[in-house]
Amino acid sequence: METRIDRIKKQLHAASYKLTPQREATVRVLLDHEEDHLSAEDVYLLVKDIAPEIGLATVYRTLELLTELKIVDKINFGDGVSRYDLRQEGAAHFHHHLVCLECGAVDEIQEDLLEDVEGVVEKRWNFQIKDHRLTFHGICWRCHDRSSQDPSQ
Amino acid sequence: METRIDRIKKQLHAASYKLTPQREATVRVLLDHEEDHLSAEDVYLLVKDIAPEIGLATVYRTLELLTELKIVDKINFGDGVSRYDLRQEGAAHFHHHLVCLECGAVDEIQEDLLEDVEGVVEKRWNFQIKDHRLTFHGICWRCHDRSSQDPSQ
DNA sequence: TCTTACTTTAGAATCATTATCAATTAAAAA
DNA sequence: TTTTTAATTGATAATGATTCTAAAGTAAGA
Repeated sequence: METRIDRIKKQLHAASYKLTPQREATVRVLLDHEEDHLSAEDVYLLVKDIAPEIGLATVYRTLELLTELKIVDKINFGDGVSRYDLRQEGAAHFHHHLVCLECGAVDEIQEDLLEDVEGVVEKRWNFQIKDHRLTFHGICWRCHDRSSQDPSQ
Repeated sequence: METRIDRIKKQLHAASYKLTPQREATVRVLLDHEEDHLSAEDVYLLVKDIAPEIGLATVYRTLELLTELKIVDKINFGDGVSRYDLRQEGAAHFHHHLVCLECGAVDEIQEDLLEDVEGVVEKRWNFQIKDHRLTFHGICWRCHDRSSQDPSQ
C-alpha cells in the first residue's frame, strides 16, 4: 500500500526536491495533527520531539516549500502568526474555516459550497479563479450550547 | 448635509472616544483611498502629508480603534502586513476580494453573494455567523486580456 | 575520489506591531 | 477661571515572527 508520505515524496521528487529526514519529520507532524491549525512555532516544537536536532529555520523553509507545492496551505486568522493546514488529497480548492469569537476554536468545512458563487464571480467579474479563502467568524455550537444552558449568560 | 466624517465622529462619541485631529486626519486618508488596501505604514506616510507631526504608534492605535468600532476591517492577504479597508456604510458584512496572482491587483466585490452559503453553514454546523472573510485568488480580467492579446504568452 | 548542488544549523538581522512613559490636550468639577 | 482628572499622543524601546547569512554537512553523479 502506498502511504500518504510516499505520495508526498513523489511530489517533492517531481519538483526535484528531496525528502530529507527533517522534511519527513515535519510532514509527519502535519499528518498527525491534521485537525489542528499549527503555527510554525507549534510545528517546530512538535518536530523536535521526533527529530531534536532540527532548527526553526528548517521548519520555516519546509513549510514554505510544502506551501509552494500546494501540499499545505498557509492561512492567517489575524492573530499575528501564519498557520499551516494540510490540503485534502486531490482537493481542488482549500477548505473553509469557522472561527469562534468566544472560545477561539477553529473548525473545518470540507464541503466546497462555493460552486455557484464562483460561477457568478468568474462570469460577472471575468476573473479566473484558482483558489479561495473563506472564513466565517461567529459563535460555535459548543459556546452556543454552553450559554443556553447557563442562565447567567 | 451630514458628511461621512460627521457620522464617524458620532460613532466615536457613542463609544466615548474623541475625534482628535490625528484621528480625523487618519480617517480622511482612508476615505480618500477607499479603493486601496493600505497597510499601517502606507496610511502613516499619507497622513504625514496632512498632519506631519503624527506618530506611527498613533496611526496603529487609530486603526485598531476603527477596527474595533467596525468602521474599518483589518485584512491580511498573506504578504506579512495587515491592511485596512473601510466598510461600506451600513454594510452588515465585510466585502470580498479578488487577488490577482499575476499582477497583484486587489479588486473588491461589494455584493454579498454568500446569503445561501451562510444559511447552510448556520443550519448544518449550528454556527452563528457574525462576519466573514472571502478572498479569491486567480487571474484578473486585465491580465487575462493582456495574455490573450499577446501571442508570446 | 572529486565535484557540484542541495540542505541544514545557529544565530544574526529585519520588519511589523505593541508596550512604555513622560508630556500634552481636552473635558469635568469646583 | 482654576483645579482635577482622564484620555491621547509621540518618541522610542521592546517584542515576536519571519527571513537571511555563512559555514558545515550530505548526497549523487562524473
